[in-house]
Amino acid sequence: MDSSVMRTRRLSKDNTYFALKQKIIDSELKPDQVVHEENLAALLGVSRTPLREAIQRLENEEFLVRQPNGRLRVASVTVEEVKEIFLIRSMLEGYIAKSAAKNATDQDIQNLTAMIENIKQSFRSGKSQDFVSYGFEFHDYLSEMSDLKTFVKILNHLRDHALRYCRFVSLHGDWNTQADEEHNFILQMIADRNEEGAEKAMQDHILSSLSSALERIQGIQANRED
Amino acid sequence: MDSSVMRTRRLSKDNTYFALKQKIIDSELKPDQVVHEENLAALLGVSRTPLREAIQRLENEEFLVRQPNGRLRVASVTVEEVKEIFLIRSMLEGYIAKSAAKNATDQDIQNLTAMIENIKQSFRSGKSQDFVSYGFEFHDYLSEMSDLKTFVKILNHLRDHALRYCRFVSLHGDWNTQADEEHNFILQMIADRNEEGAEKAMQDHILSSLSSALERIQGIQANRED
DNA sequence: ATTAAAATAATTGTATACAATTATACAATT
DNA sequence: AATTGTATAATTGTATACAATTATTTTAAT
Repeated sequence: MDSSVMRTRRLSKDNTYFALKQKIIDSELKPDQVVHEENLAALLGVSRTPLREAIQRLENEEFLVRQPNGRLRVASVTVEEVKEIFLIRSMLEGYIAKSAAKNATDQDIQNLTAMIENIKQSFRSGKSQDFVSYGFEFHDYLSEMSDLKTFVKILNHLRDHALRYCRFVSLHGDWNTQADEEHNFILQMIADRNEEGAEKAMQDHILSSLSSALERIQGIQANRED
Repeated sequence: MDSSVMRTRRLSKDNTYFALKQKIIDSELKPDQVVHEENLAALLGVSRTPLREAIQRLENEEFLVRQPNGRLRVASVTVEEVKEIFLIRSMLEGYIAKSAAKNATDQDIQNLTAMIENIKQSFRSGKSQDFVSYGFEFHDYLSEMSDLKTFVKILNHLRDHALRYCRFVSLHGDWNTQADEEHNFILQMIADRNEEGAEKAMQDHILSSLSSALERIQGIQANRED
């Protein structure tokens, strides 16, 4: 097994896409920053060909925008956009919760209960990263229960955009305890197979997180020029 | 001005994307059909590089899907997907109509009235293509009034997918006259600045077009195997 | 004849070279 | 000194060559 022979083939096409998107989400590439293909290629360790394919996708998703002169720039973040994103999420995830309530098996309720317990634990132990991913787990599980594939695709896309803002709020204690209560309430509605209740509870949950996000963003946004 | 010198530069990057998407929407490339890069490149008259960038975007939008072995195939069309698409559209366009009712100026009402008159005329004169594009105009105008940019982006994307099905229903007379009445009703609600009424009217309008679409698709879908 | 292995062909993935465009710096003219 | 024109550099757009993978055919052995 001569490992030095079979190196190439690093699947860079998709990896480049995810790596680049992550750098934008994490603000490693800052909003409105102008970027150049050659620099990015060097940064990511690939040639321009797979990089450009990744760029195409990110342009399409509006993480990157092309200026009139063809130069590339990281998309802006605006309060208007985050409002719309959370509003759409409230509608779609609300309907997902409603469908989940309709489809829920007893096993589902058990699993969801365990998840919420995990969220509580990671919050108490202060592991905020776990907290965030457990929160995703809860929402993702409901998505699977709903079996609404197109809803989920759009939501995943919106979540990636929302994540650009979430770094501002995810570590905010008050919001976390509130989210915990809200998750509990959603689960209760689903356990009761109360479809309308679950829908409303999820909508309120998302809109409540929007309010928290806006509070935090308000100050930051004030410091920026156009 | 030696025109034979400055030919190249055909902006093929974006053109290829739109041309390829259109061929999928128009079923020139049929659902589930396996396609090869080289054939597509020849078909569209470009090299593989810009073609592959177009493919990336269409993969991301799930007009094209990649099989486990790396081969490319046109995405399937399923009844489940069309149901979800129209349901999401009803939610988003409903909210757009609500916002439009809130923002409407008297000039807007005038313009919308004129549009509906155009739709009626093109329907009476049997120009179905005009009918479809006028219908888009009406919805697009409401979108602009709402000023909800993220909503609109997602809706445009969904519309492209919906268009793959719409060919089945757009020429259906009954549905058209019904849509006409519904457009009128939506406009009336907006003219009255009745936000909730406009939202509900638009939701009903979209879901009504879903019902028509499903009726027409049902038979076709029955003839297909898996 | 059937199956398995190997060779060949077809297809996708990546890198690089070159063409076309846009930006920048510098000189010339007013 | 300011402005315009020109040359140079930087950047994006496209094509092609080659590498790696997957599919297909051929060949050989049982």
